[in-house]
Amino acid sequence: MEIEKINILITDDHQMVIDGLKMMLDGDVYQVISEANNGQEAIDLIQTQPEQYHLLLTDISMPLLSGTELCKMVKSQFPHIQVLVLSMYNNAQAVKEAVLAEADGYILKNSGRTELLQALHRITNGGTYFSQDIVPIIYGQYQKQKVKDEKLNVLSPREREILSLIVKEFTSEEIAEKLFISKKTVDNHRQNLFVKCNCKSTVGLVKYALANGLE
Amino acid sequence: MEIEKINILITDDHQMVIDGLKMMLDGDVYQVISEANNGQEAIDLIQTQPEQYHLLLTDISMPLLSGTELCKMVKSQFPHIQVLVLSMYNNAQAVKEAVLAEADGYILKNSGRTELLQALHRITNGGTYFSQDIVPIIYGQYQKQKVKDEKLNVLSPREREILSLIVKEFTSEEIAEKLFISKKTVDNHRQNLFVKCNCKSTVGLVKYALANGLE
DNA sequence: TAGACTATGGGTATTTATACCTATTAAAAT
DNA sequence: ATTTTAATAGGTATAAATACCCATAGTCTA
Repeated sequence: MEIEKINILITDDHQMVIDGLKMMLDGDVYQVISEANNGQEAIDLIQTQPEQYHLLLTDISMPLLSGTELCKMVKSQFPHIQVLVLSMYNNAQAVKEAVLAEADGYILKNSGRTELLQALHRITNGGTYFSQDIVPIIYGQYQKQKVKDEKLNVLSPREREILSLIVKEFTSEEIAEKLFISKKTVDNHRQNLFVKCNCKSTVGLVKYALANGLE
Repeated sequence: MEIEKINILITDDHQMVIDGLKMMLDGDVYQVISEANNGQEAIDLIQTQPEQYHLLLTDISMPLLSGTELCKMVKSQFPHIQVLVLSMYNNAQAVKEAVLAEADGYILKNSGRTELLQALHRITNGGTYFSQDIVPIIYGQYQKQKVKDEKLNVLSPREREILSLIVKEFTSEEIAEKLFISKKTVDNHRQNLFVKCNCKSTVGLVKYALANGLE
């Protein structure tokens, strides 16, 4: 009885990671048949011979085309290919994006060879695998993001617009001209911003805006 | 003739990296005899049996004790152990610190197995090895750091003090009271700060201060 | 439909900041 | 020994911001 190996494409911009993974994976069950250093290379390889690939093992942060973008493309065009995302960073935003990109699994690089093999096993059997480590990370980050979003959402669109112009060093009069409204209106918005941002001067507004990443 | 292998201690908080490196290195020339997930573990291992280790392969950013701190300790207490720093990040500050910590080599993890073996060969023969990639990085970062330092240094200590209080939302009058000087003096400093910071209002000063990390 | 919020604008008054000017003293650099 | 710079302070004037008050029209929601 002939056993068909599972063909893997590894995508990572760190050659050393690829080399390490290859040595960990190549064996009776898996074989790494191609490698790429960024998402673009990977999608090019897949498009040439889509059927020969069973599984994509990819990093997230890569030049040209990120791992999440790559995952989206693969899942929409070649749904038969399973995708395991392998990330170095404890970045919840990345995890979230990977999930939205329909990755079959997400593990951190600080997991060992054992967990990697376990993840591959689960995924190649039609399941999913997400590192236990990332659960509290996602939770923590969601909380943070929530607070941040809430902070930004208490400001009305007009208030955000005006705050943005204040940060750009325009005076109330200049802002009024730009927005075709009265200087008084701008000043009233300033007052409201003080209350909402819980500060007492323009200096506080600027710090608030920068801290919350207002463009 | 019996050949003595070179005994290696790997320190990295990413177990997967350790596993990969072990598979790449173990052979006739090298053998990985111990591994640690942070600098503290590594130094504990070395202190137990210092003589058995020939080479330390370490990551930089790790919990408890960083790779550079570890390197410093090893080089001062056990100078017979060669140290190769293996970093994921293109961080010039890290490279600089590693050099100051007397590391024998520094390579990036995006170099492949070939370069790793080349580095090890050079180092175990009494030489040093630094990735070609890091040269422009160091240069670039030095330039950046230089610009930043210059920016902060054009401000006098008193100006920095006043700027710091401005950012804390104090008015000129309040700052004057705090520093036991006249409000006029504070206002004059403000004027000078505008010129030096190349901006036209307090908003600009706040942005300048935050951008340059003034406490 | 009543209440809340947003965006708009006005009045008035005070406080704060900004833009110029000048000047003295001490310390540091040339 | 002279020049420069930092830090100090004052004068005068205008521009800007801040703190209150008020009102209206539209939208959205309970």
